[in-house]
Amino acid sequence: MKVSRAMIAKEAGVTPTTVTCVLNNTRPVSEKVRKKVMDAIDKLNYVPDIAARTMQGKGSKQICIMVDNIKNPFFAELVYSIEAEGIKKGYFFSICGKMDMKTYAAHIIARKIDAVYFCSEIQSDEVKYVRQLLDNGIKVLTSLKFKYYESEISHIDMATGDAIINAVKYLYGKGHRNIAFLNTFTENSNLDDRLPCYKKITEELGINATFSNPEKSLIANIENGERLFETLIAKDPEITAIIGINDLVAIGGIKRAKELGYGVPEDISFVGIDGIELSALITPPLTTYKSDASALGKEAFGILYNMIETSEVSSYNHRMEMIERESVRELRREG
Amino acid sequence: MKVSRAMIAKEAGVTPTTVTCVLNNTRPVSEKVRKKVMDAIDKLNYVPDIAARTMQGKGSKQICIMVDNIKNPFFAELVYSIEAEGIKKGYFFSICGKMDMKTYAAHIIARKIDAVYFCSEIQSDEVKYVRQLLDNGIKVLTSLKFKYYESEISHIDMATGDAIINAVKYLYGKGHRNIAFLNTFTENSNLDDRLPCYKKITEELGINATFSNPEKSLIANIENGERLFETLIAKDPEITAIIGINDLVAIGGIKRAKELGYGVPEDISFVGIDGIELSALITPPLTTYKSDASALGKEAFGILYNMIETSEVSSYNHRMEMIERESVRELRREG
DNA sequence: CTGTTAGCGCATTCAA
DNA sequence: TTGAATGCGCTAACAG
Repeated sequence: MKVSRAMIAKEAGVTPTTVTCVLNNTRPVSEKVRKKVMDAIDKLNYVPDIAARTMQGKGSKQICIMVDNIKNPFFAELVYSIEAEGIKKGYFFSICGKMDMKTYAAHIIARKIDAVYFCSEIQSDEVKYVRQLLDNGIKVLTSLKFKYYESEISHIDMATGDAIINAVKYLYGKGHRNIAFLNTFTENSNLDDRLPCYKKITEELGINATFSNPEKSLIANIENGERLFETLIAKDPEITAIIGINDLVAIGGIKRAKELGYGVPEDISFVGIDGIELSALITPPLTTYKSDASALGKEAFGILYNMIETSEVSSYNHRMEMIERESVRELRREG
Repeated sequence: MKVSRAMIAKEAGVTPTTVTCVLNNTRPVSEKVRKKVMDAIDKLNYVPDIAARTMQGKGSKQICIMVDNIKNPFFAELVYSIEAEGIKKGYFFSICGKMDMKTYAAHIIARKIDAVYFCSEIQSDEVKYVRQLLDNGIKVLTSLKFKYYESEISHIDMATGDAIINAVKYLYGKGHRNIAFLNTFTENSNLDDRLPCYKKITEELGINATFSNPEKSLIANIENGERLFETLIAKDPEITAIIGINDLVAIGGIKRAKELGYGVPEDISFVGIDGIELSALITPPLTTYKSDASALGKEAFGILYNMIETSEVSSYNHRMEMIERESVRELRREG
């Protein structure tokens, strides 16, 4: 049933070692022998066993992507892009969702996963599991704010904080002075730089900082955008513009705003972050700061690959590009 | 660095065999010894090596999900749901995208993946790789039309064909007689039952069958929906209603229709399939046949788990539920 | 250029 | 109730 290297050797009339060598190019092999081996492999449909190879400490050729919320199209595209890039180089990808890190860490270590890419935030009580991964020789790449073990971890700066700053400035330039932030993290969560950047820029501009402040950090999806909007607008009815922590949240906000009878952008302007396809399709089309998920995926795999092959830690600054659409109204200011 | 079973044994003052036995409950162990072993495991952060276990023919505890297009939120949610369900039972999930099946089959066999779930269609020239998986003892579950090796493969019937039939009937009931189908498969692709069902029901009702007929099968996404709509409406300007092969395609059609100056649903009505969140958010909200991706995921994992544990093949009929929104107009018919 | 051997970490005989 | 020995499929060090 299962065809192993020994059978290939027998079929080709050589020894198992020779088979290994032609497969891994680990030493010169005569053309004649190589051909015999290749023919045998073809004939028997032989596929080398990675589990056995992994046991030799050769790595598993497998990378794990941690994504809280693959339902967010931004992450879906990111995952898609990484996989497309990595499979070409012989890597296989696993995904992890929203279970506890302890479970995932055990799985990852048990499988000798070569590298882990954290697309989602890492909670402070999960830091120890990152340590555990590192201790097991597993490479780590983070995208979001993570201030530990920096010399051992690669990092992609998503520039979401900059996007917030630019969004506030942009809205300010359009005459808005009551610019709120639809935030999904707890105020002192420290896991994301968007809220701190929001606070900083509003202070600089000398305008009010109004932001949603959930009791515990929430998934940044449409549904939570709806709920948070409702709380936020109740807290401060004077708001004229809202920045969503991502497009999904902004879209949820718009949806609920319209349901509650607000005009968008007549009464309230909205800005998002990510630039997912959906942002162009809603009414009104959302002004947003677009992140090229596909390019990001390529870059991410490149870094992961490099870490695995050379153990080199690196960092990369990803850029966001503004897409101006119709969800923001220019405010005339009197005086 | 790497902590193995032997170290646990030493730490606990027992033999490796004993460690194995407490871990796998494979024979009685005294409470005292069990505790000592557990303490050692805890202390050293020991995680059993799955690669080694896999080599004993115990399976890899890993399942692979084949999805053409994880960017489709329906599949994203499906994957999310399967993973959430499976991780609880100790399974780990890999995803495969749009590379060639040959590559994926090799990866899957090499890793002794326990089971594969095909969410996407299987091309006829890929059938041989399914055979290869089966020959390697890998369990297979399909969702879409696949008429080979039926006794060895589990199947979830997604009832997409029924949805098409119901959609046509529904539109017919609303007075439409020029009901087109925005199709992404080639006409004789044989990979999907939606086009055949569409043809059948239009014939039964005695109305025209108009459908897009791409030269090669396309990903059913928004972009292709836009393009296909344009071709379709050029071919038959009399169309009053359009069914998308899924929501994304319908949404693409709506987008382009509006851009071209058609009123939706005033001039053209639209119906989708899948019931993704986005379908409720566009203007006008899309009438669609919703498939509960989350429930489907649970069911899918259940079947996969059962196949792995007991080798039992099974089949399941998934249901779709209509959600009536605002993308369909009732046509008054004269005479 | 090719063959022989040992060992990766574990499960599973068999023996005590 | 516990321990010792063998082998899974492969790589690598060592011979020829």
